[in-house]
Amino acid sequence: MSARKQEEKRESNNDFFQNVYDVVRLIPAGRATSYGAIASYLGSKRGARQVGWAMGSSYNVPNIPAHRVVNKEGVLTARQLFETPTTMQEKLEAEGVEVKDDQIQNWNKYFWDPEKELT
DNA sequence: CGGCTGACGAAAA
DNA sequence: CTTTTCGCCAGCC
Repeated sequence: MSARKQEEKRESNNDFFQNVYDVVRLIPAGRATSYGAIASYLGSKRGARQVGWAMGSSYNVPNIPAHRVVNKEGVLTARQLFETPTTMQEKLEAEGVEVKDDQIQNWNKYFWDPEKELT
């Protein structure tokens, strides 16, 4: 493997994580986005898994409103990873997001797309 | 070093 | 409609 390619990969990796955290921090209260939207915004359309994985590592990164990131259906798939299985929902509801049965109601209305909102 | 896994998602069958 | 497959890629065994 060439040094150049390796460097590209290193940059990409570093950047990806930093960008994920950065974008997540930009999500306004009362709104939420999806892993896929973030991945797409970062250029890895099929890298939604890595976004989720990156978020999973965000427990040691401050100021990460992880509760505002759900899957593309508005389902709180990550609630198990919070302090309690209801923490995620409670935080969202506290911000004015309607959540029922682990799913955000009016998802289309609360959905925050970085590609559109950040221009 | 090789294989498996996973806060996902879109396309194919 | 449901199920399967593949892409993504860092970390763990």
